[in-house]
This record gives sequence, structure tokens and C-alpha cells, in this order.
Amino acid sequence: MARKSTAEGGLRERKKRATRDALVEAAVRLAAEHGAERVTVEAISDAAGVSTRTFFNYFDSRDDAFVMIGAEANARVRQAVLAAPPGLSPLQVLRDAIAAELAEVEERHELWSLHAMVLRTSPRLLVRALGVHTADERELAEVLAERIDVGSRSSDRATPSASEDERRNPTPRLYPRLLAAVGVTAVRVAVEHWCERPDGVAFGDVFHDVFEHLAAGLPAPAEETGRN
Amino acid sequence: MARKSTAEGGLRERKKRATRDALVEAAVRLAAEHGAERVTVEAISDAAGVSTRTFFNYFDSRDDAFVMIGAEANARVRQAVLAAPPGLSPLQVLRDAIAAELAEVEERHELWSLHAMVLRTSPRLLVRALGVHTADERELAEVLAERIDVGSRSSDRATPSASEDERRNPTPRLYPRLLAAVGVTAVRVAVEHWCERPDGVAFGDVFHDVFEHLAAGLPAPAEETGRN
DNA sequence: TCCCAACTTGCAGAGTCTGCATTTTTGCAT
DNA sequence: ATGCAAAAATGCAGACTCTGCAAGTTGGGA
Repeated sequence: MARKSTAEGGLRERKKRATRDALVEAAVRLAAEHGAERVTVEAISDAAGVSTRTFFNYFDSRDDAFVMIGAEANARVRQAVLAAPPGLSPLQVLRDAIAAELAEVEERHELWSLHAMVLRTSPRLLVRALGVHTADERELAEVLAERIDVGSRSSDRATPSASEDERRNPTPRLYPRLLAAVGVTAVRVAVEHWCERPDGVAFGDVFHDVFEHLAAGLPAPAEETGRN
Repeated sequence: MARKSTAEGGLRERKKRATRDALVEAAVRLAAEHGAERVTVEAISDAAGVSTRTFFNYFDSRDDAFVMIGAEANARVRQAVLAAPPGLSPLQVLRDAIAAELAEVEERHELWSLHAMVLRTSPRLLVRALGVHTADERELAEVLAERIDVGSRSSDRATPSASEDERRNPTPRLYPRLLAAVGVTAVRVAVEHWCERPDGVAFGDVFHDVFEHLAAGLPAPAEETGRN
């Protein structure tokens, strides 16, 4: 009931999303099979049932099709941050908001695995993916700033009309930006570390450890801690 | 005396470096003047006095020329980490190692300013730059791991033959990876924040604040702190 | 001095990406 | 239902990016 996956908007919106998803999925599958460098836009477009010209109506570049998976998760994380219960520290709020999305990934597990494989075999795409993810930080930083303000000041702002906020504080403050950036980075490190482990550590554990390190101020870890 | 800029290697090496620098500088200047999207490889190559084919012997893609500035700083940071005095926490070591490079940037200040402007006006290149920088984390994580080991265990390893290290610990550990990633991220946030401030805050102050936040575990900042 | 390896270059060709005009599809009001 | 306007898809021409290959230059060691 909480999340209705993909059923919002009219037919137009849904069809557009379907085409986009089809292109992304075709791109990832073809790349996993033949190697990303040997997959042309024409092949992707054919597999998705559209013209090559249409491909470029959806993506600015060929590589975007390999990278633009989960592009909607960010919006959900932001929403979760705003809906977080009071009494939590900013870092906790962010951790919980992200943790909620992890389940989402497990649903489409197969495609995400293929995606991870593609990135692992193509440094160029990995670099691009890293950049794209970190580019979302600005938006995340804004909602974090709002959440922090609501938590510390008197709480009376049901309508998040950003205009007043922006006018009062044209320069985004350092702390929210840092928190957002570090949070995104922490998730990325957790995922990378987890992918490289041959042993079957649960991702949740790695995720937990990473945020423990952050909350503690990144001190040198004690010798021989459990899964360090 | 400490740093000899660019004078290492034979003529061949120097010439190569000169060509590379010429291409980067031409790319950045042309992009700052005409907009990055309207600068062709041919224009860059002409300005640097080489053929377009030679351009692609140096860079995998056109965009790399706009992004590959300061590609040597990373190696110096790693060296500084290894040469850090004992008794400092890992986070302090990293902070000081990076701080030493900040002076470097001020020397070539003009080109770096142009570079920042180019990235600011071209989101696509910004994304690429972010990815490239975060890609350096792996190497940084390795030297941080080594430094941490030397600091905590008995210290008798003058020769850093990485082979033994790699064999004993094939899977990079979580903490060094996290520290490296967060450190790089912190610097990036500091730079971005500083660039966006109209007031003339010293970069050193922002840099200092960022690492204070990290060392404290990213708690919610107190209301109305100085430059927050 | 002579030679090899590294570097540069031109060229051909495949593939990426954009602008524009045209056709098809969708949302909506009648 | 039906017609209309906006949105989307398409085909096509053309500029630009990038690669492999073969031939020509140059630096550095034997």
C-alpha cells in the first residue's frame, strides 16, 4: 500500500516510462551478454522496439542507457527523509531513508546484478555511474536542510514552499551538503565492498558497519574486529 | 627544493608531458571562451599543435581533456600519507596530506579557475569529473590501509613491497575504503561550497570545518555557529 | 653511429548525436 | 464518437567522435 511501484500518471506518462525502462533493460542485458562496448544504439533500440532517433529522445548519450537504472530511487529517499519521525539525528534519518530503498533493489535483483557486472567490466561506465550518483546530492542536501530546520526550530511548515526557504538562505549551507555527500558516498562504498567480497556477508551488515564508522567520527578501528 | 614541479625523466617523457599539458590547457581555455560543447577535438589539437589523431593517443575521449587536470596530485597525496608522522589518527593523516596539495592549486590558480568555470557551465563535464575523482579512491585506500597497519602493528616494513600485502589481504578492507572515499568527498564538498559562496570565506576555513564535522561523527550542528 | 622502440600522423570507416520536417499517438473537449 | 492541439516517434542528412592500420619521425641505448 505504501509504494505502488509504477502505476502513477496517465497513459502517456506510463508509456513513456515503459519505453524508458525497456531501453534501459535492453541496454543492460545486451551489455551483460556481449560487453558494453560492442552494443550499438541501434541494437538497443531494436531490442526495445523503437527507432534509434527515439533512443536519443530519452538519453543524451549512449552510455546513459547503461547508467540510468534506479533513477527514481532518489526521489523516494528524499520523501522518506521528509517523512522521518522526529527525535532522530540527521545521520540516522538519512541512514533509515536509504535503508528503505535497499528492499527495492532486491525485488529487481536480477537486473541489478547484471548492471553491477556491466559496471565491473567497464571502468568507463563505472566512472560515469559514480558521477551521476553524486550529482543527486544537491537535491538530497536540500531536503536534509529542511528536515534539520524543522527539527530544531519551532515546527510549523506543512507546506514545503521552497521559495521562502531559498530567499532566506540563498547559499546552501555546508553541513547538509556534507551530510548528503557523505551519505551517498557511504552507500556506494558499502555496495562496492560487498560486491567484492567472495564470502557471503549480508549487505545489511556492511551497511550497518559503514554508518557506525561515520557516527563514531571515523576513528582507527580496533584490531581484529568482527567483519571489520 | 621539496617539489620540483615538472622536470623528471628524459626528453621523451618531458615532451609527452608537455603535449599532454598543452592539450589540457588548450581544451580548458577554449571551453572557457566558447563553451565546452562548441569546442571540437580539431580545435583543441590545432591549438596544441598536434594532429587530431594524436589527441586520441592521449585521451580516451574528448571530454577527458576537460577533466584530466591535476591528475598527478593524487600520487603526491598518497606519498604524503605514507610519509606522515606517527601518532596521528587516520583522518588527521588524510587531512594533512590533502591540505599540502591545496597550495599547489593556488600556484596554477588561473587555469584552475577557468576549469571550475567550465565545470560550472557544463553539468555533463561536472558529472564526468566527479566520477574520475572518485575513481582514484582505490589507490588512496590502499596506502591508507598500509599506513594504518604500520601504525598499529609492530613497525618494521621499510620496503613497501605490496605483493605480500596483497597476498595476505586480497579483499580490501572496509575501513580504509570508507575513509578514502569520505575524505575525497569531503574535499569536493568543501570546494563546491566555497565556490558558491559570494562572501570571501577563506578556503582553509571551510576545509577545516568539513573535517571537524567528520571527526565529530556528523552530529546536527549547533544553532547559529559562526560560519556553519 | 646505428638501430629499436616509442611517438606522430593521415586516412578510411564505423558509430554517435543533432536539427528539421513529417507522421503517428494521446489527452481532452465537444 | 469525433475533431483538434500537444506530445511523441520517425526518417534522414550531416557534423563530430573515435579506432585500426600503415607509414613516417624521433629519442635513447648498444
